[in-house]
Amino acid sequence: MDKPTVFDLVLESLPEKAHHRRAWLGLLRCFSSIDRVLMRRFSEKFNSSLPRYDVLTALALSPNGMTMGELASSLMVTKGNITGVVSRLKQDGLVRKITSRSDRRIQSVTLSAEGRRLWDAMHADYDETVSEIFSGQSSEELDALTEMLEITRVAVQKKTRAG
Amino acid sequence: MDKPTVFDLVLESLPEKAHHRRAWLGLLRCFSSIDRVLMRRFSEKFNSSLPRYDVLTALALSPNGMTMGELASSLMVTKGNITGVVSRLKQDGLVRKITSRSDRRIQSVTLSAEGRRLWDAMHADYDETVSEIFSGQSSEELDALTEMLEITRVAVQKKTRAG
DNA sequence: GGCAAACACTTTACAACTAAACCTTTTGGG
DNA sequence: CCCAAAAGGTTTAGTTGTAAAGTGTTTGCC
Repeated sequence: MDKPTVFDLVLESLPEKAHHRRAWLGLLRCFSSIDRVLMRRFSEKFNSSLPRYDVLTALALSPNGMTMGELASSLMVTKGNITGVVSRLKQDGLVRKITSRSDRRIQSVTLSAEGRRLWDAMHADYDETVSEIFSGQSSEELDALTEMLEITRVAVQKKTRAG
Repeated sequence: MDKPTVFDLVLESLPEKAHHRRAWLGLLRCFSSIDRVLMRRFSEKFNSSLPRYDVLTALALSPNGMTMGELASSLMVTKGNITGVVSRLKQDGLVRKITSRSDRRIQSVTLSAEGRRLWDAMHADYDETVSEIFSGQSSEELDALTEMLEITRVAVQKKTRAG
């Protein structure tokens, strides 16, 4: 009994043969729904956010720490963005940020003990939520979905490079 | 020869049986890539953005205009957000915003002629870009992808309502 | 008729994002 | 050795998003 969204209306207005458009709309809607669920959950349970979790994840997987530039390129965001997120994480005591001795331009960012604890909890919750969401589909179906998405992603990458 | 992203690292660290996690990661990466491409394109070609396009689309599909609240729920964002986007669109002469006579709380937002022209151009470009991105896959493959995404989205909807 | 509640919207405060300009430090040719 | 260019980060200005509080209007009930 929900009111139709713009996406419903667009879907209806699409010609029969617009398969690509329907696929993209499906991708957009599916992603947004899940993203919203994860966002709310992190906000309520941990008073935190997905971008913060992403940074913590990057650091958790890099025990030697990462520079600001590595964080930015690794998370596919701008360096300016990382400056902000990391400084807030630092204020909350979740990460450490140390200027390198050998090259004073470089900042080395590492996870604090508290940051590690928070990440562990978030990670478990994240995995559980995602697992629940996809619980209706079989492993084979999920693998097929993953493969198609990957094919599409690689196609985008190639087009972007070419353009 | 790209440097690995955090998403690549997460993918590697995932146990064999984490099919759901791989599916979500695929969804996330695929969506982000396409979103980025569309964003850049709109920014360069039209000096505009996807959220603006979304609002124009909603209005283009509703010839009688929409209220601020309808725009918000239709685009699944907050009313506060719509206030901002619409006011910028109005400043650029792309939409009109008129207080209803019968109920002075209500704002009726409609597309201007210029807004319509811009939307037509953006819409064509959008469709072309999406079409290019998915050009490597057959209609059948795309329909299968769309169906799986829809199944997942509905599953999310149900979980959210239940929780 | 009056007034509390509901409604439509705006404002505020803030996180997260981008692009582009700007610092500071290091490096590499001459 | 020196200085221009490159490299690593930060700052600035602006959009997009949220949540929550605030402002008017209208409605519905006594």
